[in-house]
Amino acid sequence: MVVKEPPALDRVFQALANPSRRAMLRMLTDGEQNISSLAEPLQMSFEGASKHVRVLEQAGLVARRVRGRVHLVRIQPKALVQANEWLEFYTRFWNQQMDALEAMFDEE
Amino acid sequence: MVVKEPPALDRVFQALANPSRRAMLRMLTDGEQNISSLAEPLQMSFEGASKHVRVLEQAGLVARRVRGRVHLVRIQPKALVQANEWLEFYTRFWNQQMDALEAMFDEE
DNA sequence: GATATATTCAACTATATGGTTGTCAAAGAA
DNA sequence: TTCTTTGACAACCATATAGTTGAATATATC
Repeated sequence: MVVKEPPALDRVFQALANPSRRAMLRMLTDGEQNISSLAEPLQMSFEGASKHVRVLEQAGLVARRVRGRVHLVRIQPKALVQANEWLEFYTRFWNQQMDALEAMFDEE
Repeated sequence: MVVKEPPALDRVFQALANPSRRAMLRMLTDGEQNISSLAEPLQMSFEGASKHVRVLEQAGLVARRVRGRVHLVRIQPKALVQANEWLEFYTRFWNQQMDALEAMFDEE
């Protein structure tokens, strides 16, 4: 196998592959929230939502701090940036392809 | 549920969550390849690799054209761009946070 | 026509995922 | 102290995923 990447990328993309988890990230752009309020708009059990938070946490996409009995969750963008950088390589590649195509047309 | 996104994103991120499939995409930046040559460096059965290609295809990350008995696979960046755009919202959000933080320091 | 090559299909296995429910523990409020 | 709230843990279920093997199909080549 050629695989030469941080295995963390697996978990990041895996975490992003679920609409409920992406919805949570979207909610968190409004700021820190506890798990209950993250769970509320998702139509599922509290424990279901709690599991999703754990997945996001293990992927490094969110971090939590515990204040008494409430767990406050916030976005931790490092993992998002990492994923973005990985994708950027390919979009850059894509742009090069487009540029090359343009150049071909220009030559004619 | 609040989910207001193309369900395709699920499949795109899911497809990217596997190192073998990401390796395939990397190989494909060198240009079109048939499934055999994509399978070769991955340590798995041909059919295993073939399945990965199908996952990438269904996610819209690659396209294939059949020339006789060989299937030529190439990157189709539209889905990559889509994923990139989704992530960009959050990295932009992150940058704004950073800018706000900087502004706070500047004011002092 | 016979053989080799590139690929899919079908069936199967093992493990991971997304979800549930029930029980438990800790922290706050009465 | 008792009750309520916030959350975790454990067990379970259904489905999806990653992989395998064996057989079938279509295209090249001899």
